[in-house]
Amino acid sequence: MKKAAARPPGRPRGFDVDSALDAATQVFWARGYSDASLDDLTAAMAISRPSLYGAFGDKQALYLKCIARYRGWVLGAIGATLADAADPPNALRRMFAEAIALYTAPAPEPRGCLLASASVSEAPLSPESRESVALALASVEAVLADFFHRAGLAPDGAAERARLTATFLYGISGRARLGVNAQILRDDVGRFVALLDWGRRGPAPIDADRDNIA
Amino acid sequence: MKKAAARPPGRPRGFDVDSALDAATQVFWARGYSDASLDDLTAAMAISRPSLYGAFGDKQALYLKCIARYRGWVLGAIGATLADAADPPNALRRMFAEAIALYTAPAPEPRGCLLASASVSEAPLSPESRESVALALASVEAVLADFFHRAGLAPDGAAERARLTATFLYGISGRARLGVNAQILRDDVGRFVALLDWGRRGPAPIDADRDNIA
DNA sequence: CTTTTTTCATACCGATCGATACGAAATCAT
DNA sequence: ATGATTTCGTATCGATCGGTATGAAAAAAG
Repeated sequence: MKKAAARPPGRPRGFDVDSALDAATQVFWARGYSDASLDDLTAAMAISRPSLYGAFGDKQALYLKCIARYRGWVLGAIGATLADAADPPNALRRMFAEAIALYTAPAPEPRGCLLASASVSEAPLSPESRESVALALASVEAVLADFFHRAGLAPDGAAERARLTATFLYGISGRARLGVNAQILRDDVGRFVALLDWGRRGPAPIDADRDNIA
Repeated sequence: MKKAAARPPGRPRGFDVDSALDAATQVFWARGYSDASLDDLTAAMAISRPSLYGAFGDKQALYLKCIARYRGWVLGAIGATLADAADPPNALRRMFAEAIALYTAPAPEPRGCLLASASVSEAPLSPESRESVALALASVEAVLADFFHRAGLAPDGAAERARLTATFLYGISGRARLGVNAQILRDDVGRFVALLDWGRRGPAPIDADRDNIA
């Protein structure tokens, strides 16, 4: 039906847009925004500078496209793994295991999470970048909250566990980028999942002296 | 005894080294390594380029000095707060509260943890940078393990809680840099501390289906 | 064919990067 | 005083940065 829309006039593009975006994502992921030069990007994407600008706009626009693409990919992967509601704790562990495998894959350096890196290197960028990353984080939390809710927790308790889990995942990502062994990360995940109390339908109990914080 | 060693020959330095390092740390903290230009640094440090190079070496050496200085400062602060063993959960919460206050202080943007930022922006740097940051993370975990051990946990359990807590702190830092409200972060800390079981002297219990991960 | 439209390759732009050469200024030693 | 030594201000270096002008190449339309 809506196939390739025949072919538009003019010289056809000599590269695949999605593949080029994937290659650019790898560069940004490994080197961060500022350290990814246009030479690095065009070399990895195997296109010329004018092609890059014609297809994606400037460097920041390309970066935002990579972020959005990565966000969608991650959300899909997390959602798919957490869809199995038969054994919630095990589903959560599998989600973490997949994330750890992604974060520690040698490429050639451990990378952590692209969104975590983006949250640091967006310093010189526009507020759009921060909003894009914050949106991704909020989306992950939403997927997790839905998961915990389906696992039997009340909305409040589910939202709390979602934030805790997202925070922990963020920490796992950072330690992965620092080179922490994947097995250690998996062990930590096991302890974390074990510590979450899945039975309660409300918020977890709070110590009496909690108000001493402030 | 070992006072200021009289005064060395030559023109005396016109600025305070520690103050300059503090100013440089602020710049690196806010902008990351690559985005902190020498103009930014010299402007914040109120010194000229040759003075910077004469006193600290090149940009990377200055960065490593800032990292080491920050690491020592953080370790001291964490150690001091966790020294109070009267009420371990409360001491841990105070430590987190201080960290959150540091991470979310407007300056003018929320900054998170310098070490977390460093773990991302050390891409173009030498392995020295990664080792310095990894050392800092290990030191934090060591301080936390000692704290949990003093709180009554067995060495294994203490080390596990230390890794979990360090990971969670890392995650808090990242969310802080993304602009998450400090009160939400404090609430999450409250839940996290409540979830840790302080009574047990051994490792936390693990679900039976743990081996399904691999 | 010619015309039109889009992509692509080369070469280049001004700006900014990290780093330094040079000499004046400031202090100690004599 | 003079010389030695170190710091500091200015001015600048070559390299690299992100971004672009120009024209050839490749397709559809006439």
